[in-house]
Amino acid sequence: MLRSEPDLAGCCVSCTHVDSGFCAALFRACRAQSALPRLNQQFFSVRAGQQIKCQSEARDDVLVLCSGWAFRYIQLSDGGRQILRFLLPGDIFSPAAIFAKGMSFSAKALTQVQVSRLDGEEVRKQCRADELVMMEVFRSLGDNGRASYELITVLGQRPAERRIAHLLLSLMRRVAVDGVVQHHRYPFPLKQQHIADAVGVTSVHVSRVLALFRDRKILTIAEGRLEVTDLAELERLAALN
Amino acid sequence: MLRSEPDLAGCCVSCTHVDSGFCAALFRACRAQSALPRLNQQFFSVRAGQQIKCQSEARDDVLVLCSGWAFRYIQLSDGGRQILRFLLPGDIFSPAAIFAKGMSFSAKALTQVQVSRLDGEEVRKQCRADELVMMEVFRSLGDNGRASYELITVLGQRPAERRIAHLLLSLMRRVAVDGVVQHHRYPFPLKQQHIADAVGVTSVHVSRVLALFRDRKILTIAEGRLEVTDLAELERLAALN
DNA sequence: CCGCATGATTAATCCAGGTTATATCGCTGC
DNA sequence: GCAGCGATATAACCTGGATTAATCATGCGG
Repeated sequence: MLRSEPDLAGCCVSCTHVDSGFCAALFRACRAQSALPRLNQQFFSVRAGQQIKCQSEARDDVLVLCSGWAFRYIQLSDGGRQILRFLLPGDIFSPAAIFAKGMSFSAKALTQVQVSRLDGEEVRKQCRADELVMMEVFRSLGDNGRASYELITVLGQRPAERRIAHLLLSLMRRVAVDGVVQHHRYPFPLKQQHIADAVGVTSVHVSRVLALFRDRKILTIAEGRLEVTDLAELERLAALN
Repeated sequence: MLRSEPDLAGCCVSCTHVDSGFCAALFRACRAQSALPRLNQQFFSVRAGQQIKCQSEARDDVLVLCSGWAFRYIQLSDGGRQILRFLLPGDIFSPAAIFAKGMSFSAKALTQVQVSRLDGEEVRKQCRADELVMMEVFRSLGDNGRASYELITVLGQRPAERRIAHLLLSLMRRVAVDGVVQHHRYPFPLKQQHIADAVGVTSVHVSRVLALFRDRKILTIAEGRLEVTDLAELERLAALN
């Protein structure tokens, strides 16, 4: 399952994000250094539903999602689960963990995924050496921070319908950044239970709300795809201001 | 209201946190450089309830809370408000804004506060020059990230009683870090409305829950102080696992 | 002293969303 | 073929917390 990738030219070759994001910056930085610093990078794949990184893991690596969808979450002992953030290709599993220890959440594959594992110390070295690599880490931290504060606001101040609208719109926008989207149809691998755990309602109620969205011709989720038919209304529901 | 502080020795002199935290690291770094880089630091004070930094502000400074309590929040157009984080002396108002732009929340003084304003570019220079200053920024980012994820989990998965317990315990612990606390009595300047806006319930319900806590002899809030009488029970309610 | 504002308390009523249960529709494996 | 399972749908019922409103305590300026 775990295959080494000693060829630098092959760095992130299986990643669809060689031209932007963290991997791209890292790749560029490595090439710029003629000394061929050979990142000790490994790839591995995980099946849908499997855990990727558990809360107690003490290893100092940096994991980057290469393909597929995953999510960060916190598992409660009473069976509840809070999904903190969905991860798309190019996302770092735990950007904060690169420089500060103590983040404690788990991650799980939503679909079949490919993950790249980098050595923490090597990544930090590249951050110090190359301003752009560092900036990518900061961008990632900033995005996550902004998304966290939006989620807090949505969870604290909005009813279920608007929470779900906000989640769907956020995901749509992130998906649309890379990858061509046609006719407002987006790949959407989440089950209703994932939506439920992300916005803090039961899956029964998610089903109710999605039925409502269907009736009101706002959007439809079917066969792993999300089709938006009334973007303006969705944006109105998702709006935070 | 705005007084300049040209004397380096006076840097953070009015701050109670010269011996730890961000200001301390910065102070040490400045002293270590014999070139006397003179941080362009200004102090100002803000009365309770006044805004400190609004969402649209484009200035590139770093604000640090020197004394008093403040909080970050997002204002909704329908009158709702989500408090994102309470700030104690030594806290940076927006650590993420030092290196990444685009964070959009406001901040308000909860009590009368003293704030230190540093030039963003100078802070970044110190970060590059001194590893410890940089580490302080990362520690701050890490703390905020962890707190955000805890808050998301609490808001998404816990009923009002446990949300409030979690908030009170978190604040207690932060207050206890610096400043001697006697007999489980903590300074507590929040009004019930602040608790309400932080945990996403109405102030009416906060009053009910606090009455319940009083009846069950868990804790009492009175005269700007929080007195904990059953810490074990409070911890049980606040627990996330 | 009164008049007023701010915050806390408490009660009555209502509803969003939880809970529980049952049914349907693919799948996959046998 | 069908048994079993995961995901979705939908209905009946119940409750945590919202809403509204009335009351009370406190402090403060005149």
